[in-house]
Amino acid sequence: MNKQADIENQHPYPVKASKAKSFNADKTLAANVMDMLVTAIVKGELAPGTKISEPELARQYGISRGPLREAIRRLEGLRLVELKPHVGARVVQLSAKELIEIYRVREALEGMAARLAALHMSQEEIDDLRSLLDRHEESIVELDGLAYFQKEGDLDFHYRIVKGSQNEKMLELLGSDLYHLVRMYRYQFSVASSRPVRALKEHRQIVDAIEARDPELAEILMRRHISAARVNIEQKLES
Amino acid sequence: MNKQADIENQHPYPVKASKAKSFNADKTLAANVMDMLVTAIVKGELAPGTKISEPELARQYGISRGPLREAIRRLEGLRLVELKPHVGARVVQLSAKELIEIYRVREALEGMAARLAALHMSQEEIDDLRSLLDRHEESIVELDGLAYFQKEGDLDFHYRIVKGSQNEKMLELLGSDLYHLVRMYRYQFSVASSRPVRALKEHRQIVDAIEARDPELAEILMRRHISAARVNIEQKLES
DNA sequence: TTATGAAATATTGTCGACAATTTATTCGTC
DNA sequence: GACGAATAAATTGTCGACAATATTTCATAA
Repeated sequence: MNKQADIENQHPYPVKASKAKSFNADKTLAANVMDMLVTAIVKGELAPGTKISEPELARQYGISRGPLREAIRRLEGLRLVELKPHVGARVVQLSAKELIEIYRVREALEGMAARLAALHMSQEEIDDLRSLLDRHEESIVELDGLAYFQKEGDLDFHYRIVKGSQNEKMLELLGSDLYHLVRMYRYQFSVASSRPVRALKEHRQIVDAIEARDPELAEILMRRHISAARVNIEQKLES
Repeated sequence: MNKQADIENQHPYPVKASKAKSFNADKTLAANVMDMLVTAIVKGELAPGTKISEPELARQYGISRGPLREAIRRLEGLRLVELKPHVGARVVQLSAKELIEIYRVREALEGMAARLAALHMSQEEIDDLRSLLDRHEESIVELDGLAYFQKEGDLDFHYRIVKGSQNEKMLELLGSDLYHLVRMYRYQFSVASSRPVRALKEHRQIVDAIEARDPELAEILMRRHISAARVNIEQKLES
């Protein structure tokens, strides 16, 4: 259950109230610094490609290089930095190609997640999901279709499906490896889904399929949904 | 391209000539120790659930705790150890449930990989793949169907498909996160596929689909293949 | 001016020591 | 003898210093 808690803390949103620049006394120094670095990188405060200087960061955070180095090693595991021996760490730079690749992976994984969610999600979770989508709809109406909320709200929806699959491994892979990168990309390019109304409709269809306990359909719809998002991005990147 | 090399080194087999207990002078100490720990864990020399004692291991490898701790942090990223603050690291213990979960993930990811491989794999890679399967067949005949080779040979086949997808992210996820665990499980339970002849036939069908440039079929066949392996394991675990 | 190479500088890698926390042991009490 | 609290031991977390490697600077020569 400690594991459960860890995963919970790792997950990419709603990071309510935990974004303070201050240290959490419970956690270890390395863990604190790691959290700060994650948000700094995702939000672009540490720009992609930036060299991560150990002496500088250590001074900045007021800690020694030991814990900092451990934090950096963990960031490497999250694919947020790339490490070269005797040279140092750099913040990853998402190429268009890699971004597309991530969407292929998401299509496969989240398709399966939707399938499993149709089998395992509780009715309560489904109801919660519906009310989440209702809130999304309100946001869209308010903002007249611009749907800025999607930036994090969209991932919220997807995260719940993955959780509903009750497959911890999938949660680990998507939650800790991929979603950070997706969020990073979104901040970087300020992409708030350009098709919010359409996306919302697709979200509802997926929930319908899950509630109908139709795994086949749930998977197909989720794959089409993510595939459409990929195509959308591909088009944007070309122009 | 350094990245490419790293991935190459990380990949789970054929680890020819690199299993020596001796240090590689080029790499950093932490990297060397990390490699040794990976094989030690995968092969069961460090049994699942074992407490990883920093002082003991440091003495054993003749290094200080600094690099060792960094290596452990990276092992955490590979999900080979679990870390509790102020308590320490333990080698992960694969439950039956988690193993099944991994196969669900593989079904999704490798299905997609096969699809992409049908689009992107070169004819040369396909030919190599066929000769690999020929060698597998020989092994089966020699060993009269017992097919001990499958232990690592099977993963070799799957790895090549993933590589043929030309999707780096997929390679990262499968190669560094999942295959280590699969290998670990196989050593642990000494499972050499109990259906080698059948598996080989399925492998050939998949290659056929890839060569025919039929992504749909390639994906379906790969999914059925992995799904069958999962069911096979589920049955074994029940008894 | 540009190229080359050596010296100087800065950064990463490693180590041993100390502090903080957890785990094991001992002791006293019921 | 069993249980719980206090103490002792061991382990993890953090730090600062030094060694090894990479990068920059600068002088020299073409």
